Amino acid sequence: MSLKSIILGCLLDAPSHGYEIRQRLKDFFKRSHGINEGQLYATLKKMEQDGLVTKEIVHQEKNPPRKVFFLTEKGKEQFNSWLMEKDGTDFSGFDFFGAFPFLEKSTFFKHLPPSRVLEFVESQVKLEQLKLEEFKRVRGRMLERGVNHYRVRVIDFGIDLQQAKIQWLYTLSRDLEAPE
Amino acid sequence: MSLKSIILGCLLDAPSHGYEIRQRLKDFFKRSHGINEGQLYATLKKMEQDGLVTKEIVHQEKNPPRKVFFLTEKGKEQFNSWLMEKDGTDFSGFDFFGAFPFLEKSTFFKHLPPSRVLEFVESQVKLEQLKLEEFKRVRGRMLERGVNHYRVRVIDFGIDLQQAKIQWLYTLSRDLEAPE
DNA sequence: CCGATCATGTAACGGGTTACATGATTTC
DNA sequence: GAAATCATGTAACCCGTTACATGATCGG
Repeated sequence: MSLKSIILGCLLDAPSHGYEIRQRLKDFFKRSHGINEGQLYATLKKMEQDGLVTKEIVHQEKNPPRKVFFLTEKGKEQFNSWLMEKDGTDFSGFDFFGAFPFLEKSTFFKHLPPSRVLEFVESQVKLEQLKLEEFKRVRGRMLERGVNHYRVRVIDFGIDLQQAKIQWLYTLSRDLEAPE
Repeated sequence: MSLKSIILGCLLDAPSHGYEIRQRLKDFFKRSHGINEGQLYATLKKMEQDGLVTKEIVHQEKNPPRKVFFLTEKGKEQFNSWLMEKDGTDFSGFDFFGAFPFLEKSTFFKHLPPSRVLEFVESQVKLEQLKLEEFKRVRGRMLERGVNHYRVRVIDFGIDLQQAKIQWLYTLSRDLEAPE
């Protein structure tokens, strides 16, 4: 699941064609800078074959014809079963590494002299702070556009996480400055 | 990078053979439940070809011979350049979805009646709380074993994140209970 | 005329997952 | 005698990324 689920959800919001799906996802789930074409069209093709969506070709005067996709019953079912699936059922691992790639690095900080770690941590803090401000600006724009409440909550989480990262980086640098 | 970097770091901690690397990574970076064999051996082979590691075969009486890997100078360089690389330089996306898969779902909650959302959020809270307790236990065990300070900090981040998740889920459920 | 936007795609590659295969030794 | 541990691996598959290709129209 994943790109597929997101496309399913997106088509439940409203039927649309590849190019438009890309735009809509770019606005919100901007993993990298919008989903890449390659996989989008490939996934849509696969989903059609699997009977999750149907296609309707809409001709236009000026632009190339659009291929508009609609969810089928099967598609809706699959979306719902994804939606109700529980996450994080697997207790056997540290899933939080993905939340902050910097953690993987800090696992090996013992191989660096403290002064270099401090330097590195401080430059990372600056980056994370810029990002925090960017997220706050995005939140502001979302409110202006009257985005759905749940989606505002999503970026709220992003902001919380960002603050937690900065907080944690400060703790690290305090550890390093303090004579142990 | 990623599995490769982790293996490099692991071999910098101490040279070792495939099976042992797996054990060591299982102890700490337990993504899923220890790295899967398939990719481990494949990656090691590739790394040897690329001149990042060298191999030494150690015969044993009872068990199959071990292939012990050592970092080369090139391997150390590559590890260092990974270590000093900055993370999160890309500002164009919402990287925090990966931190909490539940977020992807909540993006589509508008398609569910509030009562079902509430139900779902509450069951997720319980899960996250169990996980939080598990992380705290793991932290305790790490202290007992005298694990490197930076690595304790890593699980501290995991605990912070876990608390942030629970906090956020509570906010969501309060939103739902409150008459808007 | 250049570059952006609309709209579709293909091809090659890389990394990870699942599942299976082998074979000896140790433990219950 | 079954199951776990030690230790190696292969093969098929899925998903994602990068980069490229096409071709029309519109704005400066």
